Amino acid sequence: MSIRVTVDIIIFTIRQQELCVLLVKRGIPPFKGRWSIPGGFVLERESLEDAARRELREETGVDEVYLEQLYSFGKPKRDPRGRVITIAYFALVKAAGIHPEAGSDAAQAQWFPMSGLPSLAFDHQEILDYALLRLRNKLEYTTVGFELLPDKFTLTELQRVYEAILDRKLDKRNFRRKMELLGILRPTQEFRKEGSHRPARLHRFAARQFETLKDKGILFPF
Amino acid sequence: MSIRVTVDIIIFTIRQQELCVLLVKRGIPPFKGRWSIPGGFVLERESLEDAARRELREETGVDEVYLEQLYSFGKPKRDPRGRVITIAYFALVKAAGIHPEAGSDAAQAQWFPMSGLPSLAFDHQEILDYALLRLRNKLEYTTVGFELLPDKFTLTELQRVYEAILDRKLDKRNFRRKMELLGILRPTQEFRKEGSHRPARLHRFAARQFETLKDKGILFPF
DNA sequence: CCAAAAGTGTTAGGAGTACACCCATGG
DNA sequence: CCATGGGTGTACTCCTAACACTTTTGG
Repeated sequence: MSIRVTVDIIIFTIRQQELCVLLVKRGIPPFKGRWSIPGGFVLERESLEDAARRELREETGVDEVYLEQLYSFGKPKRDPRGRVITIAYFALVKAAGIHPEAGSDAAQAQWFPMSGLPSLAFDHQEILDYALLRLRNKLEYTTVGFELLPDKFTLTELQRVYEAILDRKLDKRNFRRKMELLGILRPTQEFRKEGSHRPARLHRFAARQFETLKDKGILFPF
Repeated sequence: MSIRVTVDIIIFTIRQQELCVLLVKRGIPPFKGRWSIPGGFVLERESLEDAARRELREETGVDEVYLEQLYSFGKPKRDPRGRVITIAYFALVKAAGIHPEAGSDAAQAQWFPMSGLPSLAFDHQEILDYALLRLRNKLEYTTVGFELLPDKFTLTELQRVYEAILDRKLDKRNFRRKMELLGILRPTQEFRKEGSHRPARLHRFAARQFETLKDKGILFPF
C-alpha cells in the first residue's frame, strides 16, 4: 500500500507587529489560483525533516530557522487528486527582510497577516488553525518567541511579539518582571533611538541552555 | 513519489500499579522474534486515525478508548525493507481485563512494564520514549490520567496512576487538595473494602466538559 | 514645554509545598 | 488491641494580576 506523502510548512513571521504566514498561489489545478501553505513531496532518500527544510529553503531562501513537526493530516479525500497525506511542519523566521520570491519554484508567494487570510486550498485552513494553536501553547512554556526576533531587540518589541501571537494586550510591568525572573535576557549597552522619546535599551536572548521554562515554574498566562 | 505508510500504536495501561505497554513479537523478518510496537499499513480508503483504531481493535479487542496522534517518524533507513514512514499514535486503555490475545493477527502480544522492556525492533524504542514523554506532559495539564481507570475508583488508585506515570511519589494531602480544587471528581456512596482497614470511598470522574486544565490555572508538578 | 514611548514598585490573592496525626476496619 | 491503609489542616513561600507615575528624548 503506497501513498503519496508531502510535507507542508507553515512559516510564521512578525511583520509590522503582526503575526504573518507565508502562502503561495497555486498555478495548477486543483484549486488553481487559490492560496495554499507551501509544501511538496517527500523524496525517496530524505527524512521528513530534511524535506521540510528543503521546502523552507526553496520558499524563503533561509536556513537555520526554528522548525518543528506539527501534525500529520491524512483524511482520504483531503486531496481531490487521490490519496495524499501530509506531514505538517511549522517554522518561525526572523522578521529581517525575507523576500518570499527568493525561492526557486515560487509561483507567487506572499506574507499574509493572520487577521486577513484568503480562502485556502485543500484542508489548509485546518492545518493553519492547528499551527496557531500550537504556537500559542508553546509561547507559554518555551522560548520560541525569541525565534521571531533579530539578535538584539527592545523589551517592547519582545512584548509585541507575544501580544501579536496571543492576540491580546499584556501588562508591561508584569511582562518585564517575568522576563527578569526568567533570567534569559542580557541587556546590552546599545539603545534604539526612534522618534522623539526616550531610547530603548537593546537586549539579547541568552538562554540556549533550556528551551523549556517549565523547570523554572514560570509560565505565561493564556 | 509513493511511500509506504504505517500507523504504530503505543498502547498504555496500568497493571499492578505499574505503567505497561503492549508489545507484539514479530513472526517474520526483519527483526524476527523481536518485540515491537503493534501497527500496520494504512489502507487506501481509511484516515490515519481510522487505521490506528482498526489496529487497536485488532490487538486489544477494545474500542472507545483514548487515542491521540503522537508524531510521525520518517528517517529513510528506519525500516531495512525500504522506505516506510510511520504515524505513531498513543492509546490509553482501562486496566479492566484486556486480553491482548483477543485480537486477530496477534502473533504474540504481551504487556510489558515500562521498567522492564525488552529490546525493540526498528526505531521503536525512540517512539516509545517519545510517547512516555508526551504522556507525562499531558498528565500535567489534561485529564488523560482518568482514561486509565475504571468508572469508579478510589483516590489512592488515582494517585497511583499519577505516580506510576511520573515515576515518583506524590504527597497524599496535596494530591487530594488539587483534585478537590479542580472539582472534577464526584464522590459516590460506595466504598471499596479491601483488607483489614478502613474502606475507601469510590469516586467518579465528572468533567467531560474540559480536557484541558490550563483554564483553571492548576497544574501538576513535574 | 510638549508629545511619546521607556522604565519602574507595591499590594492582595491564591496555588504549591512540606509536614503528622486520627479514623475505620478485619482479624 | 493491633496492623493497615483512609482521610484530614496549617503555615510559608512564591507567582500572578491589577494598577500610575517619572524619565528621557526630539521637535
